[in-house]
Amino acid sequence: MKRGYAEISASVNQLNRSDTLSVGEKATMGETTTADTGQNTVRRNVSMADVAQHAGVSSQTVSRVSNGMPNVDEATRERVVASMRALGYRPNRAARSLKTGQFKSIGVIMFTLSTFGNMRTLDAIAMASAAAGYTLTLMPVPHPTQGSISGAFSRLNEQAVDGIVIIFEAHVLDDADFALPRGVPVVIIDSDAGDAYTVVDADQALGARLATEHLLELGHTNVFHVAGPTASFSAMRRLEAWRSTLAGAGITAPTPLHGDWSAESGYAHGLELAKNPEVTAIFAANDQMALGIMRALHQSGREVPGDMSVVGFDDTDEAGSFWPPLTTVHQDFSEVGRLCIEKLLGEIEGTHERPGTTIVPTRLVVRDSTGPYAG
Amino acid sequence: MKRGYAEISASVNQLNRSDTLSVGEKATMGETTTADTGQNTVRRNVSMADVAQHAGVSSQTVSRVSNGMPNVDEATRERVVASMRALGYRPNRAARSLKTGQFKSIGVIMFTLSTFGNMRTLDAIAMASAAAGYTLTLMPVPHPTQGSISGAFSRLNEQAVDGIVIIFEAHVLDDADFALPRGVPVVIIDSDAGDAYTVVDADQALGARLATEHLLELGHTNVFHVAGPTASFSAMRRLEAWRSTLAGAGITAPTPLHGDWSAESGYAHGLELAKNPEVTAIFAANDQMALGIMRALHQSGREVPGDMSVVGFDDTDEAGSFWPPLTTVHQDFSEVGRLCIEKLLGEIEGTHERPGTTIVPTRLVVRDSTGPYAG
DNA sequence: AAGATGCATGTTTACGTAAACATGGGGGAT
DNA sequence: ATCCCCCATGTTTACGTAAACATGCATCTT
Repeated sequence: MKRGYAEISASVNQLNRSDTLSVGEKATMGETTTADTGQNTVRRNVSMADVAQHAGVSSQTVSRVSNGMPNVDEATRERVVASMRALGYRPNRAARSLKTGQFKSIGVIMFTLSTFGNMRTLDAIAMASAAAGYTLTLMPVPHPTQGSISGAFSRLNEQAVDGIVIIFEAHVLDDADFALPRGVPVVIIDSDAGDAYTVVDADQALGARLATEHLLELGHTNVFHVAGPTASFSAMRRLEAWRSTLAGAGITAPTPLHGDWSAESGYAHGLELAKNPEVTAIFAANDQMALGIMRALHQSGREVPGDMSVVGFDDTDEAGSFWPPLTTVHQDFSEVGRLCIEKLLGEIEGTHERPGTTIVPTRLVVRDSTGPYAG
Repeated sequence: MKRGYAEISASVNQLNRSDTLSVGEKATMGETTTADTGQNTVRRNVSMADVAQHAGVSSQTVSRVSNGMPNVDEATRERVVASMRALGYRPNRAARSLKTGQFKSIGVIMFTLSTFGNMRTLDAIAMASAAAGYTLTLMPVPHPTQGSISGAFSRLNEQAVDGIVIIFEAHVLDDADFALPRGVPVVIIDSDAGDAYTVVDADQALGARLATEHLLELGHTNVFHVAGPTASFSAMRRLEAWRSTLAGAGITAPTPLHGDWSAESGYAHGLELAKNPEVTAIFAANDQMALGIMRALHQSGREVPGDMSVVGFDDTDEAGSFWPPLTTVHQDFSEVGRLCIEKLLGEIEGTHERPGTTIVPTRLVVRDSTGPYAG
């Protein structure tokens, strides 16, 4: 099917292999259609018409070869491919999109790349999109809290993507002064945006419950929580599940402390918690804060896990190498990203699926930062 | 200048604010140009011609308003904007690109997002691109070592981006069976691709020298090195600078150990190094491996920094929260990303700058994982 | 006051592609 | 042998935009 393309890319590769990058040589390689003047400063792009003339076929046949259509004679295809090769033909994506109305591109809106989960999810999204033949267009939004978000969203109001993935705390969607263009499929990660949207997310509540239960099963009489920012939906759901799990065990949850996801904020709260002898088990809302907490505990002379148990959330690559190796909740970001694209492509290409929420299970990974209550 | 755009996006926002996402309503809002049939399943896109007719002007005037051209009467502009608003006009990026020959998009080629440096750099690139009005198109490459890279590069042979940033070990460029299309500006990060390319990178050699000198100044008689994979240029340059720094001090460098950047590989090498009483100072080629090394040292009963000093590379967000807080080399990834786009835009839009290498300084951040030689 | 100049706006055209429709010839079914 | 259909290929057209050129009116220069 895609035979035509493979041939082309291979050919262009060969041509370029020994060259350094240069601008403007292309026009001298093949004949331009109209301009026979010696001025090679004209440098028109090689179009299908050029290839067609070179190969002695119609431009429509070139189009068929370019798109791997089956109804082209093998000899003709080879001749066209050879001409593409000789002229250095490269399809013009803009023209194709204009004609077809499809952009073969998925937009990703995110506030920051600088969190483990976002990055890992984006990676999965990129791979899944590429596999489906879609390009990924990044649409970063500088300042989540600012009201001036709409500026960054102006590009959304251009027709440039077939669908959009939103990776951030969705309640920003409510009060911010922007909205999505209509008619564009959207999938949201990390939110409980509700039934109006298609949502994919890891099972935050399950993870928080597993973490809390794990600590209770170890005999701890209470579990303290260092939560994420209140502005984060996932943070709030972890907090809620922690609270209800404790309630289910007949325990009144202590006042949660709110960090900002950073290890530094975990460290600050850790120093406070270390002072309190009643605290023997801490559930941190992410691994970074757990790391900061453990540093504070080390510094305060409280043994982990002998004197204090700590559980994180995310299962970053490094969590198993912390000291001690961190018990944490594993989130399958790759699966979230994959499903995300699957749902989005379903809306773009296929059946108008009903919006809804897809939950990916989380699981507890027990390592060495948790131990039995030694009270 | 951009006044037209701001108006438009604001307007579309208002229209959409209270709506849930829906497909196909747009056509019912305004009048379609040709189709007066009751079938609103036609759903043509609103074009400039539609807006022009609605506003009673020519489509060229609509174009001028859309592009913020100054030579439009204020009253006319307002009328056109009102029509855009009423019809829900969204510019068609493909048509614009086809006409102008510019895509206002920068392609980023990378093997994986899953390293701290790549992610941070990408973040900076995204912000810088957005600030310049360019979209970022991700072009992930699944398997760095495979020879079948060309398949993933087929999109590169489409005209779809104005320039390309490559974030990976550049020697893959040499032996892999692909090459970049000609005429497209390219900037490479993390490589010594040579004078033929425009290269931006952090000063790997300086960082490695600073790290090694720091350990020597603390009195250590030798510095062991856990390097990155030999396939990585940056790893090799750190290794080389480490070796030459030792040589400058009259010390024969011990055989370097090669990890794969992961904490696990650092742990494995750390266990070996811990056994050797001659080892009192270790320079790890990144923070993750340093973390793994420190875990191995803790486990082996060797005190850090009392008994063993460890230096990392990168200065990840968590390095300061390791136990003990890690002395490491800070790389300014944000600056690298920013410069990268600056150089690229220079080649795309402006003067044909000569290719060359731009180096961003690194600096040593001394924390608690290094101490005086206690031999 | 007459021509020159500037400015807002309109008209024509082409960018490169692929869908829709058209054509013509070869092979299979009857 | 006749008809029909399939298949490879060609022709026409339109996608939405902005550059280039054209027009007509008002203001400025001398």
